[in-house]
Amino acid sequence: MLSKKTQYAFHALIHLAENADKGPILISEIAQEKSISIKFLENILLELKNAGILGSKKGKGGGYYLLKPPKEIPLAKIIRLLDGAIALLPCVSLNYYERCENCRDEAVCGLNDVMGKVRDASLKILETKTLKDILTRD
Amino acid sequence: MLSKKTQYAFHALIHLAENADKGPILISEIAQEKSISIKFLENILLELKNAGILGSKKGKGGGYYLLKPPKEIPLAKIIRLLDGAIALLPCVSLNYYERCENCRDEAVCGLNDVMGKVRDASLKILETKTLKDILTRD
DNA sequence: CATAAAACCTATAAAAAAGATAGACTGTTT
DNA sequence: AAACAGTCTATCTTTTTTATAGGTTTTATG
Repeated sequence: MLSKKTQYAFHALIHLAENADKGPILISEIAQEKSISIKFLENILLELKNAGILGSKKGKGGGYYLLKPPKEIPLAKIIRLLDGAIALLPCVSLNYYERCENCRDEAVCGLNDVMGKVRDASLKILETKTLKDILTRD
Repeated sequence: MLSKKTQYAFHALIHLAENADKGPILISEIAQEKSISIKFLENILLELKNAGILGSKKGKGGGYYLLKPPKEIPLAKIIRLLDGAIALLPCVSLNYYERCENCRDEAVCGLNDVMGKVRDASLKILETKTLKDILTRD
């Protein structure tokens, strides 16, 4: 299950994408629109900014905005940034690998094998689907 | 990411399946073999028993054993039992559904749509692959 | 230049979940 | 009767998640 943090990030990004023509968007506007605690959202947007996904502007008329078009932001990138691994086991994670402590030999572990397939199936979607694909359907 | 509880459960089930011919297996044997805290494992095996996956026998010569052949135990069943939802969002979970609090209308939410596809892709594997498929390859 | 607006930053707190442990109880075998 | 091994319930510790607080910096504008 994705954390609230990641879920909020998706909703915030959706709002930013759908209002990209209106210039910088206030944190407070997103918070209200999506029912997210403003202070919590602040931290999340900051992380997205530090990761190079969002830009910001201070002072009057300031706010946050996307630095790239929505179709260039894969969903996997957001999940990995805020939640970490996408794989179900540390020993099959591409970006957050950790050795399995309970099995003698990963090369021979059948769990490793199946969970690798689950990871691949998920990534096939999460790395090709982008912010553009989750905008409100109308 | 699967919890330790679920990971331990898989390793324990693998051990039980691979030693099914030896009669009931001691908790302590599994714990030692797989480097799992014996008391923690105790709780996990009990849950598996209460869910009808394992049988047990008390007293000397007792222990745990599988109630069904490994190929009739889908991995999804174990995960749902010990970890809950397999889906990435509550609003696309088949077994643990919860309404999305941050979006106006799920029917029109693009996130809902994509995450549903991720769920389907994962389930396609986790519901068809069974305990038999994760036994040690030799 | 003063003021207000709005993001930035760091720290901390509160709540929930995960992971682990303790000890007494029940049933079984010999 | 004694030893064995699972059962049950409660508690504890640690970690992670979620949320809040409050001051700092930057920018626009009158």
